[in-house]
Amino acid sequence: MIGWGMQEQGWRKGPWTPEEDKLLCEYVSLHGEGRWSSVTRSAGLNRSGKSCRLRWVNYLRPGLKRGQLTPQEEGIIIELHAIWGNKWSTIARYLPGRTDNEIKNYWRTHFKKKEKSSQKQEKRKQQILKQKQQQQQLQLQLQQQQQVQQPQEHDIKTVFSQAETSTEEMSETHGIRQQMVLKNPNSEDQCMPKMYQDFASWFDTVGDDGLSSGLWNFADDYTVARMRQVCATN
DNA sequence: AAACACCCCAACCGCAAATAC
DNA sequence: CGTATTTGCGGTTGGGGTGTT
Repeated sequence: MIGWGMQEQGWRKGPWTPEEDKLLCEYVSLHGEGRWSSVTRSAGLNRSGKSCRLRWVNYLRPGLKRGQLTPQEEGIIIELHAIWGNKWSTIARYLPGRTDNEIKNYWRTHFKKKEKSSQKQEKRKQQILKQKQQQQQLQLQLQQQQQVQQPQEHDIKTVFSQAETSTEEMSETHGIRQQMVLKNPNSEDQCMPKMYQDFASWFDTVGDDGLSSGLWNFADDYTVARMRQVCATN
């Protein structure tokens, strides 16, 4: 058995020392993120690229929040998990300063238990599931509508374009938009309703209870207004 | 005060996707 | 186009801290 701090295949493992952190920070400030495999050679760290990346992303990266998650953040996690499941990195994009690892750990220790004991939680999940099913029905109707109302579809696409901000936090929105735009025009028919479905279902659930108010901080007012409109029409 | 149980979280692993060659 | 390498993700582990008996 190889213990902490011992080397396996030449790499050091285990907890990071302040010296190692300093070397990694210096390296990233000089060369930027990425090219983790060359960190070892360039920074003089006896760590695997994987280990360096993880340390940077989860601990050293600037802007990381420390300490307990706020009730708002907790709410966002609950709602987004209901939509995406264990897509921790996706959920993390909506919680600036929080890492996927942090959210994953938090979920495990807090909600997994609660899930078992709390019927309330279970009820809510069932409710979300029910809403999703309803949305699926609506999706079918929407598809029919879209075939008649092509301009609306393009309007939504424009909204997402306008919603795109310079902040990294909007990357998921950007991702959705990209997903939509990258699809060829003919396939958007299939793509758009899925987006509607997820977003509308999520909005129905969280839009009014205030828990997810933090989420809206990432979108500009115009986008929020349009999204409310979109969801209302569904 | 000691033993035990539980919680929290940093860091690891394996796998898959993305990218480079 | 196929292979090798790198990167990113989700699941899991294990050690330290804290609470309970």
